Amino acid sequence: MAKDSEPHRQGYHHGDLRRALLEAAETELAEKGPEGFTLRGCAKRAGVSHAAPAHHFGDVAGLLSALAAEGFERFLKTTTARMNTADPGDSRAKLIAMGLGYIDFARANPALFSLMFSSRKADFDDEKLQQAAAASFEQLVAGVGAVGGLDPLSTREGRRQLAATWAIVHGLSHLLLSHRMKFLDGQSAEELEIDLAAIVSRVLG
Amino acid sequence: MAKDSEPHRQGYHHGDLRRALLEAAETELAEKGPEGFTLRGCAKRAGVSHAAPAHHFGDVAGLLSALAAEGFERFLKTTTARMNTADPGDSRAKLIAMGLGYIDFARANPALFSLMFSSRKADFDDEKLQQAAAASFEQLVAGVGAVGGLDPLSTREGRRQLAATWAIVHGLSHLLLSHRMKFLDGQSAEELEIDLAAIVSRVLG
DNA sequence: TTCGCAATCTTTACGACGTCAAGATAAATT
DNA sequence: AATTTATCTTGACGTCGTAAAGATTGCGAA
Repeated sequence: MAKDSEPHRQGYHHGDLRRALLEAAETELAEKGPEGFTLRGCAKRAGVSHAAPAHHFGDVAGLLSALAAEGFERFLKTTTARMNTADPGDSRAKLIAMGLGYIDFARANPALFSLMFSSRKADFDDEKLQQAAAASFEQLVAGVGAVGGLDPLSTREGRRQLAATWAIVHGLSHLLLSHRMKFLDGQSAEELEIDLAAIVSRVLG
Repeated sequence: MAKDSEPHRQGYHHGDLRRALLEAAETELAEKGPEGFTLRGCAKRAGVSHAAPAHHFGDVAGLLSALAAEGFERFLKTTTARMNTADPGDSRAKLIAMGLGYIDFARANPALFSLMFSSRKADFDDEKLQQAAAASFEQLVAGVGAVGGLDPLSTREGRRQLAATWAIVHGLSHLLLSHRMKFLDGQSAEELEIDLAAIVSRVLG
């Protein structure tokens, strides 16, 4: 029997169980929701015993913290990519694009977004998670600063502008995710995007 | 031994276990958080066996749905009371007051607010819960309508204004609750209130 | 008043969960 | 080749939500 080309699933040792568990955790989270998430379910998805995850993540909080950190990394990529579709010289358009990327990520990864922002199942003192979250925050600060012309954190008015920008985008994300804004659902994705752009740009006037 | 004046705790039957369980659930939620919440813990707080809650609420979702419904009723009272502190003729000031009441409720009842908006542990198809939540939503619609001069749900621009108002208030609430807006913390409650008023009023311009 | 029924609460039991400890297996190192 | 180390499994424990069955009480009908 020829040896498997990829190192996965070739006996007692897995090969890259850590990666497999992170992927299993994400689908488990997406299918069962943040409430129904189960460590044993992740292990079963990865084809491994229920106690195996402990060796890589310690406990369930460790696994979810690592997943949340990865979520923030992807989150930053999403917003960055969206910003790059805007006119590089128009800092206001770039900030709006960032906000739309924020909302898009939430809608595309509802369970992951919920883990990142609406859950205490991850340990936000975890170094990697804190670092990944801080990077996204810094992008927001930079984006608002580029529009306002100075560091928003240095003045009270700047902090208000920062809070307003973040709140409108995050509020839309969270209310859309929890299906509370039914009056915005029902329309096509394109029409919704137009509404969201109009709403977000309102705060940056 | 004289008979107890109040009907509570007088033997095998409790008297008003339903009420006692709701109160126990709220403190359990506040102390343990939405994640650490336990039905058995509620029963113990109410001084009753772990299976007793089932007869009044069916399962844990039933108890939390009832608690969430009660939360929305108190939420409506909070925003209404806050609106009544504003000039009755100034519909814009009343809407801003409502938003500040929204945020105040969230900060005063973090666990309850989380149950109401950021959790799937309650059953939002529950009739009483849905009705209580709808009442608060209608207040928001009426408040935005009073400013705009027509039913916000009837026009696309109205829906945008409604979404923007809700999103800024809810976004601030949620981000403050999850301790993500550290740059707004650290100041006194009065100074924070001033900032929040400035931020919220920005969207209603 | 007394009997019988229904509501309320307890007890017991079951499966699933997270976690820990001990053992088995494979890989790495010396 | 031997031994150490990392990885994974097995088994066990306590806690959870829930269901079933039994105990206790309240209440309306006779």
